[in-house]
Amino acid sequence: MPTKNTLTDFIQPTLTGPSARLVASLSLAIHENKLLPGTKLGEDELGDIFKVSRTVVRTALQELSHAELVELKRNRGAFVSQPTVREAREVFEARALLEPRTARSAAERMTEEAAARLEAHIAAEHAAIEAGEAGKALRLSGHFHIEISRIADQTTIAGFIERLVARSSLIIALYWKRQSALCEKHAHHALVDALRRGDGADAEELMKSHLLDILTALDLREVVQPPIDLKDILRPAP
Amino acid sequence: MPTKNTLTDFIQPTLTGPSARLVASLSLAIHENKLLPGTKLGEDELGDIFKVSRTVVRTALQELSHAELVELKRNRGAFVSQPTVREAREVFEARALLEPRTARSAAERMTEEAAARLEAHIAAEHAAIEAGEAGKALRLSGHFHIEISRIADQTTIAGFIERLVARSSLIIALYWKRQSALCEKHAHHALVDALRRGDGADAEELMKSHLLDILTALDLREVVQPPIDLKDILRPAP
DNA sequence: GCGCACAATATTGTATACAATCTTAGACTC
DNA sequence: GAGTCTAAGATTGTATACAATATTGTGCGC
Repeated sequence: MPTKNTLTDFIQPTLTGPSARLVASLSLAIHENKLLPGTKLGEDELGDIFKVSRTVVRTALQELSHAELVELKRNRGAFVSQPTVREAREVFEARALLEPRTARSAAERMTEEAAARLEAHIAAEHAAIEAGEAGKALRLSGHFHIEISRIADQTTIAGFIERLVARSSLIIALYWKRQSALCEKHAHHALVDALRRGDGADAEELMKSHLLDILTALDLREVVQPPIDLKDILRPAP
Repeated sequence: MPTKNTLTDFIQPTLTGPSARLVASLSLAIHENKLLPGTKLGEDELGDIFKVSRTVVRTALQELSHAELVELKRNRGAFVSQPTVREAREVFEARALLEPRTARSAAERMTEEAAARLEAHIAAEHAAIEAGEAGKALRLSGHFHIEISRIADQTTIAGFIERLVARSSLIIALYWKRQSALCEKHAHHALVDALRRGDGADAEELMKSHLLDILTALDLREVVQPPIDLKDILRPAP
């Protein structure tokens, strides 16, 4: 069975039950830049869309706010987070601190099966780009980093990286300046090669420069964008 | 005004309102090893104690589960988390990865006011030990690390460290083997000295060995996880 | 006495009703 | 016409009622 890019793949199931579906759908939409930063997530609105009561909507929103994908403002409601320029820098500084070393660890723990999984991931990413599904490609691209951190077998750090990748989606939505994501593909391929060779030093270095590459593709001088309406983005789960 | 070691000092107020009080109280009790790992936190029980409805209790418990201080089991209830040996190792590996570098950053950003705050912190910790308040000393000791990370002015990483320190309280509750915490005091003092001198390299090294010191004071060989649902710990509300 | 099935109880999960707060529209004043 | 005060509406916060599930206790058969 190939990589499962299911809905629930991004947020570890700290919650089960109906709210998990909401969390998964909203996460997915945010990761694919379909729900843009600043979008208001009304409780009744979500309840209507997913046919659940506000109770479970609130549970889901709280979960998302913990993941920092959503910001809860008291008596105001829930909004898709809008990372500031400062926060954006911090996120990438944190990634620069965590991910290169994690890539090195991953290289040491690499298996053939894991390499195959990563390559399948890259293939899926490539296919998404070919098909013009930019959002899906973006999501897969982020998830590639999560997969590597999982190979490193450090659940705690992997969890942090997961959060950072999630925030990165919002940051990219706000501050991305380039259009092409082709560089991504090459960087990811080179990483898998290094990992497969078990070359930790190389993997660490590649990850470092890859992250720097992403960072320089951001325009962190600018400010924000307007909100959006969401009924046409979120549809009830099939 | 000296260091404010208020209830709400540990968890950043992602929530406001009545549930924040619950989160603060429970966090405090956990940080001071008064609520021990495995303890069941019944919803009605907490509601009675704090005179709030189960709605706000559930909100608080969810918040705590996000901080990984509490584990929610569906249809079973909320329990104070019990980090496994493996998780304990991971937490300290993550700390070893994050904190030394953060200490270096802190040294570069040090101010006289921050140094004074740290020293006041140490003094409070010392006073707590003198007074035999081991729990409070433990909490302050952990919070010392959080203060340093805040000086480093990296909110994101500071947030991670906060979570790690929180989990460390549970780990210490489960796996601590030494009694004396005196080494702590000296290590913290040496750290403040290095920070005050702006000696980042020294601070980094001191933090590294300090963390190692804590780690070696743990007994992580144990496999014994007593199947806990200890009713004897759960006594009628004080 | 031991083990299992089933009923009774307790606890958590979800929906709904009501209260509190914020937003917005309209009218009034200047 | 701009500003602001007020009141109506909309949205979120909290409490409570009911449903679903797990736990506990009891009785029966062996």
